[in-house]
Amino acid sequence: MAESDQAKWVEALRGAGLRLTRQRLAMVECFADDVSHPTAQALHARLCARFPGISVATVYNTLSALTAIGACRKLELGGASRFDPNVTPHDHAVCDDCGRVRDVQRARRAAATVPGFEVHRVERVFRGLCAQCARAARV
Amino acid sequence: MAESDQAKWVEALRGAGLRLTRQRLAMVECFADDVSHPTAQALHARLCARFPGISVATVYNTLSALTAIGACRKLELGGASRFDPNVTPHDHAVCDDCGRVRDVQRARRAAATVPGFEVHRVERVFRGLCAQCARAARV
DNA sequence: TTTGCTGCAAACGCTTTGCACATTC
DNA sequence: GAATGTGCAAAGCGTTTGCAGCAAA
Repeated sequence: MAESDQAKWVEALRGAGLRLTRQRLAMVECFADDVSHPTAQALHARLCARFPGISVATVYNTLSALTAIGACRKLELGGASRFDPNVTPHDHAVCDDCGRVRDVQRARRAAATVPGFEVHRVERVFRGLCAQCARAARV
Repeated sequence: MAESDQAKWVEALRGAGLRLTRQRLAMVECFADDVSHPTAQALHARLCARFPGISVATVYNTLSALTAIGACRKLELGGASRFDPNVTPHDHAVCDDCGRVRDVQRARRAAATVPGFEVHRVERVFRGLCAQCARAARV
């Protein structure tokens, strides 16, 4: 899974006419199989371990390139933007307490329509407490 | 409708032990019946006409007080936060082109559950093109 | 060789903060 | 009179930009 995802990304980059720089390859390695929905800053911090000196601008630049070609999604959930390498249709659960974001499989359902609006995407966010924080809150 | 909404807000403020300053009353007048989902900055700009010299900090302070007591909602849709005085359950449609946010009535449906997560609220965002921008795009 | 990408640092926009002063209760 | 709220300006944070140099194709 991990390898194929990374290969898919390399293909996507090449297919979009984007250069396979060492920084981008490092990002693919660090991010392609990430399920933590990191912020750009968090990803940059993590990358610095693997690629000392990589610039924040490069991280932002590559993330928006990946988003533009549909290889990842940008999530706006409040605070800093988060990025999700999983582009299959799914929803998100955000813990009010610890802030962690979890993927939630989307139930099969007829495509939503809104009168007078051309719907391209539907995003759904569940807010509340993750199991761990809910348990802690009951103590 | 307009008057009763404003009266409701004044009650909410008083009930929460918050002072009814002139700035806050001006905000109630300007915002209680607003359907444009303004940003704090936009609201501040509008308020300046009615209440010259009102400070941005006051606008932010009051908006977060109102949000805290449940009199309005803060929407995180990308870019600056928007505020919605309509706190009845409903969804939002955001135009990718002009950025306008529209309320969308929520279809009746069984309460959503997520395994291993205590859901408190569900937010849904429809992204695409509003009728006006869709028409412009077809030309 | 030709682009496009990178790193740096400065600038940006939105939001929060600290503090002296004013105002509401 | 005792809090609480206000305005101001500065600082905070995430993000973008401009540009000279570098590296991928």
